[in-house]
Amino acid sequence: MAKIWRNIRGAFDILPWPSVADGAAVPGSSAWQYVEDVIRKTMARFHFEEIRTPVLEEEGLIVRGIGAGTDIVTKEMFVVERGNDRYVLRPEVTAPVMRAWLQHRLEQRGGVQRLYYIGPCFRAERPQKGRYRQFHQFGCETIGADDPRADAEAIALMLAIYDAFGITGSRLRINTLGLPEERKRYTEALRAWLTPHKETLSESGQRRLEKNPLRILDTKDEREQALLRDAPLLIDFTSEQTRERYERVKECLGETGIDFIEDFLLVRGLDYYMHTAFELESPDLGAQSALAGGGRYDLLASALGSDRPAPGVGFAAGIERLFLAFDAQDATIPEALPPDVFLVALGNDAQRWAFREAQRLRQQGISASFDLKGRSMKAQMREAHRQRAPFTLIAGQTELEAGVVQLKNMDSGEQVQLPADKAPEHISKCLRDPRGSEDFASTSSR
RNA sequence: GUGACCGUAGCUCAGUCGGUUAGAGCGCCAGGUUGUGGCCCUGGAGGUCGUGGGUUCGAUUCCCAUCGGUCACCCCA
Repeated sequence: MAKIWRNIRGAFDILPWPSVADGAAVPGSSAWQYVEDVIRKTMARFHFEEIRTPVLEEEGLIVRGIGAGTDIVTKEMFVVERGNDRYVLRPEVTAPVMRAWLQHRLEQRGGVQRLYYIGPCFRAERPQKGRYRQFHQFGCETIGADDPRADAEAIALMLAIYDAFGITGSRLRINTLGLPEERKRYTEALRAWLTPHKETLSESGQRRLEKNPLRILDTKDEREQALLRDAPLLIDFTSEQTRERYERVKECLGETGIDFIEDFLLVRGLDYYMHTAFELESPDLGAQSALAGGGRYDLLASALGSDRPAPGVGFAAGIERLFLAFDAQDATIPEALPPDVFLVALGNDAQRWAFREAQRLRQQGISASFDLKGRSMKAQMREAHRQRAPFTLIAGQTELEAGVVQLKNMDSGEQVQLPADKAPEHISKCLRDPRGSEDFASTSSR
């Protein structure tokens, strides 16, 4: 049997219609367009501007940006080698956006850059529900301001987008990660506190105790969660200034009616985060419960070797998980648009007419479709119906010789004969007034 | 990377306690209408039963391996 090529593991095709890719539901391309459209419009309402960066970046940028010790860098990157160069498929977009900001000296544009992105990212994890190897993220990055209002704005923007989709029931959790030195002191204190309880920790908990004790905080293990109830808190290791800054963020949220849950156990997996951290999670996504997450990353620029200060804050969100949230709520996504008119042709001459007429209609802004297989009239009508075309324009030898066409309203079934050159304007009129078009009132055939 | 479960038509799934040409519904194609869709009727195409090996007279069915998938761990969007 001939080999059937298939997409690689953890990736999927987005087809023109909703499909099932290896068991998982994949919305059709029109649903993706709708989602992207709502995201773009909401971003625009906040006056964030789109930035598009390459999918391929130098490996070093990602390693230094998100941290050499992170899981992403140590085991989840897709590496592309070419000669002596090593590139990676971007696992996230904050580091690339910061790279662009530094490269193009965007601070020279004046003011603060409010940017957003939307596009694919890549991580070589084992796929599961809500987690793919090629997945799609959108997010915002405000670079050049360390004002706490920027933190609150990023959160507000994130929520506005889920609002626009009508997704409810998700929880916003926030925390402060403090400054690196504060976090470091806390990490040691936590390790010291946890060590006597080492036996209570799970296997992976014990490993984290050595490597990264902070990660124990967001454990799913109930025994560990119970243990942590009495553990020291990061907030108690932060300075007055850090706490004041954190309070300001909370005030901004509170003053605009944004509900949040303060969660001192919330931590982030990427090295560049500091101060504000937040996460939006939905109860009905399965194990991958995070819809979106983000925080402040003032030190990212220096981690990339820049001596220019570039305070930044932003969020990243997963589109696949957004769809999961849709499903859980039975939210409806608009269907793909049908053509305005489907041309039905009988005979060779009419087939040539169909092509010419379609072009003429399209030039006038009317979307037109027609059969390319020379099929029977019945088949063409069926195709028009399947495409949900509101009108069909029908012509055969008889019509061509008489210089007329038949325009049929597919909803009512009524059909009128028109002079061939009048078809576009009639169709336009009917499209504007789909209901009681007088063109169909008097003469109807069949 | 670890574990559990699962692979039969495009989709959803039956079925064979191992035995002649592997089924249904939906979808697709065609005909019933000599130039008219939806409903209905009739017919058709489409499967080496994920792949390879083993046991057997005989395997889609049993065994092993492998590939693919799902979910969970892990991690995170």
